Amino acid sequence: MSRYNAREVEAKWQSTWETNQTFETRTDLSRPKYYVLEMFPYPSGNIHIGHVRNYTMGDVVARFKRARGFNVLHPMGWDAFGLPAENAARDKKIHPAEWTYANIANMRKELKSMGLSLDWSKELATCHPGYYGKQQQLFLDFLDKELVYRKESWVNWDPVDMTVLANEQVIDGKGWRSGALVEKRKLNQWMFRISDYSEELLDGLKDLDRWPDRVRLMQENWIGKSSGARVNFKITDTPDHLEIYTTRPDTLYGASFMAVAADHPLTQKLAIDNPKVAEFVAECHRMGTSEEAIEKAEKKGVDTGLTTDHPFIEGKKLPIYVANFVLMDYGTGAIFGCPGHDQRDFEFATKYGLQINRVVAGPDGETGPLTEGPYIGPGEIINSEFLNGLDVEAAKKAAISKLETLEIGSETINYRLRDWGLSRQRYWGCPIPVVHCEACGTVPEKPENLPIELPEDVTFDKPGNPLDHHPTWKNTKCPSCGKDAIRETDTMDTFVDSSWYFARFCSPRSDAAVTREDVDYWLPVDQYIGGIEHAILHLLYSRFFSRAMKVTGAVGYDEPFAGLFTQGMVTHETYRSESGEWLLPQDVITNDAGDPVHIETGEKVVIGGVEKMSKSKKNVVDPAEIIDKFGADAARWFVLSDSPPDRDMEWTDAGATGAWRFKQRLYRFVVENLDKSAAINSEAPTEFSDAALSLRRETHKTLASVTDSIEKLHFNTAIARIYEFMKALGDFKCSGTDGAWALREAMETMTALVGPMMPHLAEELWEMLGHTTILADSPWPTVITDLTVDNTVTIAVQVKGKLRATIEVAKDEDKAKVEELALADESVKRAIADAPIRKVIVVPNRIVNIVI
RNA sequence: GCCCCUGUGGCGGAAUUGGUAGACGCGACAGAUUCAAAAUCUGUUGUCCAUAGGGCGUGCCUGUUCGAGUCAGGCCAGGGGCACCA
Repeated sequence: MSRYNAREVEAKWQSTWETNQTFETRTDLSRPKYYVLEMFPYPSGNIHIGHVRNYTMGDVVARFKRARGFNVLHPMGWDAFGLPAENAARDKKIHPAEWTYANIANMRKELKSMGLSLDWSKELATCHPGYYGKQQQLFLDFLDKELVYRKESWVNWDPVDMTVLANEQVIDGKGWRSGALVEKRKLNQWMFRISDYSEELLDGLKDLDRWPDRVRLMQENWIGKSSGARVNFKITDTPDHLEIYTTRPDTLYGASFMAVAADHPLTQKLAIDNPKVAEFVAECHRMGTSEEAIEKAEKKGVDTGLTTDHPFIEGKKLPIYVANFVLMDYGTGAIFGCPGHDQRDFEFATKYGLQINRVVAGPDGETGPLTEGPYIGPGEIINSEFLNGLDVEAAKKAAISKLETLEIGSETINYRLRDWGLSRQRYWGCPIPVVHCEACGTVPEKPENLPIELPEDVTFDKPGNPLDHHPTWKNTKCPSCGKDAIRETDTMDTFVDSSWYFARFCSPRSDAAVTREDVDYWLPVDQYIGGIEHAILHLLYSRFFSRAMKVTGAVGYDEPFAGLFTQGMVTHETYRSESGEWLLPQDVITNDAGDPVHIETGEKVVIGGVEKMSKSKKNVVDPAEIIDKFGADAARWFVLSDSPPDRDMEWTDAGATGAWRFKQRLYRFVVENLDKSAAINSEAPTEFSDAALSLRRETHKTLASVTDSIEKLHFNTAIARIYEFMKALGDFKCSGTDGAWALREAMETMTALVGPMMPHLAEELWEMLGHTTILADSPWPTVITDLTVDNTVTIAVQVKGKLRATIEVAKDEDKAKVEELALADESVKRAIADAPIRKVIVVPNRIVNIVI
């Protein structure tokens, strides 16, 4: 019996593809393009199963589209800047660059063992000056167009990583990497003007019809559009005004106080000579920002002694409080409080004994005082003079129009999205190419000085920014006046690196950041594949970058990713010893009694839940070992076969073994049946026996169905269909020249179909079938539509909606005839018995339902 | 609190988009092969009553329909996103 040697065969074809430069691509305007991209990995050291799943999916699409005649761009690179390299430097005394490049070398080797159809000639690493130097050029271009600016602002400071975090990187008040409680600090920061693009970024989502709805929704929520009004309240007996933002101008008559944030300019002014205010501000800064702290925090405030005049009610004064629940970075940092119709205002008013005025009637017309809590719902406006009798929405419009007439307010759209702070006080990132000069201020570097390279001789033993500690690096000359000046020592957030790499892939060695001709041809990315965890940050930043690069003329598109697919995670059972220690799957074995035991100790093992693979729970499998044991093809097949690609899948050895079995079975089938099949390229017979025709039908139906499934990225159903086809092949009794021909057709089709998923085996079979070409260069087989349509159909017969029989009838048979056949069926007759037939519904080629 | 998604055998999941529920895989059971095992092959495998055959069955309840996993309304459970956002 022939056995397939995956290790040898896979190495053979990988080297053939490499030698022939099979997957190298160039811009070719005469051909339709297809850009397939998987989110590039961080070079942590090893690929994990999640990468295997991600890159296999991308590879299937890439190989499929190649076969369908597209000029396919399928590149790979490394998201290579970031803190882990600095941690490794500190802990292992190895330079970040050395650590990173060694990891890249290893991961490249591992990826190559998967047999991916990647154009390695386009490989890039974001930590290479050839990449980050171009990014510095982009930064200068952005600076020129005022897409980036510098300002002193309150930032999220991670005291463990000693760096600034973007709002997006603070989760529950903790740093996303370190988990440390984030503090507020005031620092000079470089900011991208992403908030200027709020409306465009929101609007653009509508046209991204090949994005998952939930990702679009997440971005929509993140941008957080709300419409309301800005209103200027006059501060009593002063020429000053307090500007507030509200979404409920309809409740202005219910106002009973004003509240400003602790960081509001007014508060800061008052704090100078009001110790109570100063003390309260300090208290607010001490307060944690974690979810728990916020939930427990009482609504607190301090009366400033100032009041504002009510805009509509002559003589009514509203006390101004500094309140801990008002945020400086949303709206204007100031609100008017309407306790009757807002939860927080209600709590605040209750605590400080402020009026709770009702201005919206309840659903049943209630107009009584609100004592239990605020009323948030819709209703008729009351106690509000000119607004009385209107519903909430109409009253909003009327109130705004009055404010506009009085010239003290206007309708305003507000967004939750804030500008993107990109400064990081780290070494292993892209240096921000500006210089601080005492005379000239902040001066951009001259483009000819780029790249501003990182120094190599750095130390990591002191906390803080190694670039700042470097004895000489930051000393430079001012690009403007030539005097001594200090280089900016902050580096860019690594999300900047990943916001344009897909454009750089089109011409990775270009002198310019991107070559317009190439990006115009290749972009947008036709199919982007990656994890849901990037649904907001990376994708939103990239969408902003595309717009910014359009402003500088670097690119011509708005949306970088036309199609997005978010794949699920890979999970695994967890194992613990009786003493509670986590155990690696490879150290657990099933003993003769069928119980799981620890290999070394023989101790009983407790099987825990199926969870996301994590190092801490040790429920990980190493792709290198998997590929060694089962072969790359089987690993690829299994990650595609078991679950729909957007859902989590469980890695099991049994499943991988199943994939391995299929690979052997298919190989053996071809080996054993090759000489029964017709010669390559032989002419098709004119007549086919029933058996041969039936196989041909199966071949073309499978082809049609698998093609459709891959097109929709339904890899699991594509594989299920291939299994069925395999069964049909196994059952086929080959005889005659027509049989031999049908068998060859079936085997060639099968080989082509498994090609995108198990490329090495498929190349091997293709060669065995007598081809001298490479399968990866061969076109996808063509469906003969006539053979996908049967001339008889099986029709279900229901009596009162319950299935009683199935009948075989000619396709498109006359309704009356179908009804007659259905009524003649014994089981149907029995089910009807003596009951009178009230109605017979015949759906052509589908079903008959007899109503009694 | 607000917004969204999911719920189908022992398990992962199919289901032509309102038309035969459980394709395909895993697991399990039985048999063949073997001195034996592995590997391989062939069956069986939603559940209950059972002899043909029939009852029940897609988280729960109601409804629309000749017909509902699929549509509508209301629950329950699990998961995700946002969150003192005015």
